[in-house]
Amino acid sequence: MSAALDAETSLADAPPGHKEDLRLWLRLLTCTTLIESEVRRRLRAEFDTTLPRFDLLAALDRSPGGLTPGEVSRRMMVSSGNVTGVATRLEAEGLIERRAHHSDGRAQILSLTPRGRREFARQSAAHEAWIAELLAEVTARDRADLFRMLGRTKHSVRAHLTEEKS
Amino acid sequence: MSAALDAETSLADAPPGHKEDLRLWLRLLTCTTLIESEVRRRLRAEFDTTLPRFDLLAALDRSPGGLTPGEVSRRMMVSSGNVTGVATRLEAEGLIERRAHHSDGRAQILSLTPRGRREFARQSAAHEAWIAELLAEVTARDRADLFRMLGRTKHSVRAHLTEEKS
DNA sequence: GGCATGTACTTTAGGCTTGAAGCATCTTTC
DNA sequence: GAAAGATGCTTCAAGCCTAAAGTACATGCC
Repeated sequence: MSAALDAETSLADAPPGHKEDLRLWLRLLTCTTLIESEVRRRLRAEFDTTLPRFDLLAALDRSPGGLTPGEVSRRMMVSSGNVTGVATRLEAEGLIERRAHHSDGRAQILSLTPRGRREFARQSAAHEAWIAELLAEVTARDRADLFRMLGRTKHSVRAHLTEEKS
Repeated sequence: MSAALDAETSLADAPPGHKEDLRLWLRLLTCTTLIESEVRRRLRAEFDTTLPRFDLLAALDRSPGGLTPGEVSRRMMVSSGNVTGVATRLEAEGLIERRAHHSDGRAQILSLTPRGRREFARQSAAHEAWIAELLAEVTARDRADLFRMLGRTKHSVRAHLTEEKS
């Protein structure tokens, strides 16, 4: 029976073998998509805004002195061309402002306007409550475990990313 | 000290209080974004395709008889208008075909062409290996635990989604 | 049958996203 | 100090995505 089991195991698992990883990834993706879609829906319904706008405001709110578009791009993990567009719209809405960098002629500094800061405070409080609500059925123990294991997952993924340059 | 601690606790935790949930959500989002971006990058570099195209092919591959656009839309958790566009491009590339539904004049059936099936088989094998590689540093124990806890997370989120209709 | 209602899909307008190309500016090197 | 390379940002073309409006067909009710 051991031999038979081994044969079956290698047949079922050795060539593909990674089905479990795939299922884990799909479940991770489902969780994220569900939460993200719900947050987008509520941002639109309650504040008539979008997640990228909210994320950009959040990045600036955490940096009182403002940030360059390049720094925002790295923190949000999006392309720099993308930041240009979102920032342009937020500037037109009066929520952020652009000013020249004091020493680097190529760079700018993006920062919240007073109105932007007020508006983000409202959105941010609601956002935090939404997340807590969506995760309410997860026990404190599970939340702590998840946080730890996702940290390890993050490190594993980063260790295997395609290298751009040495 | 108990009173002082209580005061401090209620001050620091009661009004906001959900910082931990927020951190968990951000970490979940980071993990997903890292993996998803890497998969997009590799799909582009190795197969000159995109994640939405790959996902649509995957949905059809799992349903030998084909699927209606509406069913694809529900499985992929995207709008139906979105499916129209992706399907149109895949049809132009000769990877899928549209045919009329046998009994419902409004509906169609999308299905893989032989070429689409071959092409997806190649992409799918690579994709599965990529995911296994990215998660390689996560222990089997952690993977199993994550899978279980993310299942509970998914249920919590679904229970709190905004209702559309009764 | 015929009308009201619902469902399946497409179209549209607007926004997000990327990779690549283009400019301006900074830094390094000789 | 001038050329060569690197960096910061914007622009561009193409594709993805959504909500909402539009079209065509199906279904239920009288």
